[in-house]
Parts: sequence; C-alpha cells; structure tokens
Amino acid sequence: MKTSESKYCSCIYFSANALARKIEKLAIESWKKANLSPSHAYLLMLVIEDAGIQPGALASQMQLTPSTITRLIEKMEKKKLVVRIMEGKVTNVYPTPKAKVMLPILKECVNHFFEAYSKIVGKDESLHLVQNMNKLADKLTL
Amino acid sequence: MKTSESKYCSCIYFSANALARKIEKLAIESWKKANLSPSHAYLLMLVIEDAGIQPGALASQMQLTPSTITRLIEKMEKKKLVVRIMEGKVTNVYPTPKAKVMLPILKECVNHFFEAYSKIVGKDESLHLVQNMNKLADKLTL
DNA sequence: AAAAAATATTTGTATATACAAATAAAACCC
DNA sequence: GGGTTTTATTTGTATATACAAATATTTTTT
Repeated sequence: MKTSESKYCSCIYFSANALARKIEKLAIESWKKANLSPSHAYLLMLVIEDAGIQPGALASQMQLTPSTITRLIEKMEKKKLVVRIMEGKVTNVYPTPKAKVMLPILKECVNHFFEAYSKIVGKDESLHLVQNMNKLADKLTL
Repeated sequence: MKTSESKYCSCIYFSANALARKIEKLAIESWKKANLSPSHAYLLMLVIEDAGIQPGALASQMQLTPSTITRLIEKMEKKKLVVRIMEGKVTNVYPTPKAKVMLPILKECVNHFFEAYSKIVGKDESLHLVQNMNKLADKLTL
C-alpha cells in the first residue's frame, strides 16, 4: 500500500514518520560503503570538520539529545573513529587518523545519497520540501 | 538551535528525521490522556474500526513491518485492549470491550493532536505539507 | 570562601522499530 | 495426493533514540 492510500495519510504524525523511515532506508543504503549508519556518519563528519567539538554542540547540530550523542560517540570510539578527552565538565571529541583518512569515502556517500534521492524525487521538488519541513520543525521548537 | 540553522539542514535525511521526532513529541503529549503511545493508539483505532483485522493489513496501513506490528499487538494484549485469535496461518485481532469503551477518549486525543499542531503550524500550510510528504513517500516505495 | 545554582555529560532504563531466521499453514503443480 | 513454493506471522536479536536520575564541574551569590 502506498503511504497516500493509508487511512491515516492525512495525519502529519503518520506521514512524517512514514517518510522519515523511507528516507532513512535510502540513507542507510548510501552509507553502507562507509560501513556506518547515517547518524554515525553525520556525527563523524561534524567531528572531523570541527575537531574537539563537544557533545552539547553535537546534540544541538544534530537535533538529538545529549544522551543519544553519548551513545553514538561510544560506538564510534569502539570503532576507533573518535576519541574523547575530558577536561573538567566538558568533553572534547576528536577524530582519529583512521577517521580522517575516511573523509573522501564519507563525501562519496553524501553524494551517493543526494543523487539517489534526487533521482527518485527530483531536485527542485525535494529542495522545496526540505525547506518547508525545516520551517515547520522550527515552529515546533517548543 | 533551530533545525534550519543546523549544518545539515539541507539534507533531507536530517530534516525528515528532525521533523518526525518533533511531531512525535507533540503526538505523545496529545495521547497521554489515553495512556497510549501514538502508534499504539493508531493501531487500536484500526482494530476497533475493523475488528478481526490481520497483522499484515495493519502493517500495510501503518507502513510498519509485520514484526513491529506483532510487537505492538503484544503490548496491547498485555493491556487487555486487544485479543489475538489464530486461525491457520492467519491471525485475527479483535478489540476487547475495554478498548471499545475507550473510543470516545481516543477520538478526543485525535482532535487534541490536530488542534495542537494546527495551532502551531497553520491548517492550510500543514495540509499542503502532508500531501507533499505523502507524494514523496509514495515515490520512495522501492 | 562556603553554599547554592547552573551547566555538561554520562548512566540506567525503556521504547519503537527493523532484519533475518524460524515456524506454520495454504496454495500450487505435476 | 505428495512435494514444492508461497504466504502470514512470530521470534531472536540489534539499533536508534529518549527521559530521568546521577555525577561532576564551574559559576554565582552572599
């Protein structure tokens, strides 16, 4: 059944979740080359781009809770892609050399994902939709 | 930080997930009166509306996997809101009297949610967005 | 400077969701 | 009608995420 044929297709809760799950699937596919899940990959890129970034800033950028960020970092540490250095109450997160070497692959995955979904969706249309989704998400910042 | 200010706000993966999480939060709030999570509530309404509906049909309506549906049903069974009757390879899911009595409260929650988010978002705007999200989700049915 | 408040992060626990494999029944085919 | 394939569901296991409480440090106040 198509999303638009479901009984609840007019409910934004349902639609937003269904869409997010489908996009996530596509993203997972695109990030397989780097052997990372999309959220791990985005976190890693933020860390590479801004070495020493703190969990709070990562949470803010990724719109996830600090505890979720801690969990993501733990996994990336196990994979030897980031290290944490605690200084007083703050924690600094750094990419390892192994992570830095991966950067080109990471960028390839970004591109792959963008191409995959703009092929299916259309560039203009998706750009427009993303803007609208952001606008709405901004309004929902309670 | 606003969603639209994040470094990844132009990535549909990021936007769709951020939006879905925010809407989910609002929905959780609206469904507290019924002491149910949004997905449990929607499943229950489908079961009340169509007594005997099968997990496969629920999965299709809710755009979730059959295994997720099984898990949701298990919880609802523990709460004595549905019962499963297996007949051969199919399973029929029925609402209990306790569930049927809840119907008015469930509808109240639906209304509460609609009002809560259309107050924040605006009716026309959200309607439009929902349609676009569905259209996109349909295209992503791989 | 000691006490109180604020801040940053982690930890314990819980939820929703999915994939892959297992199970079981039904339908098909020769 | 017996073997094979398909279909429906469940189960085992894993992931992402969050909330609330705990911890630890810094800042503010008095």
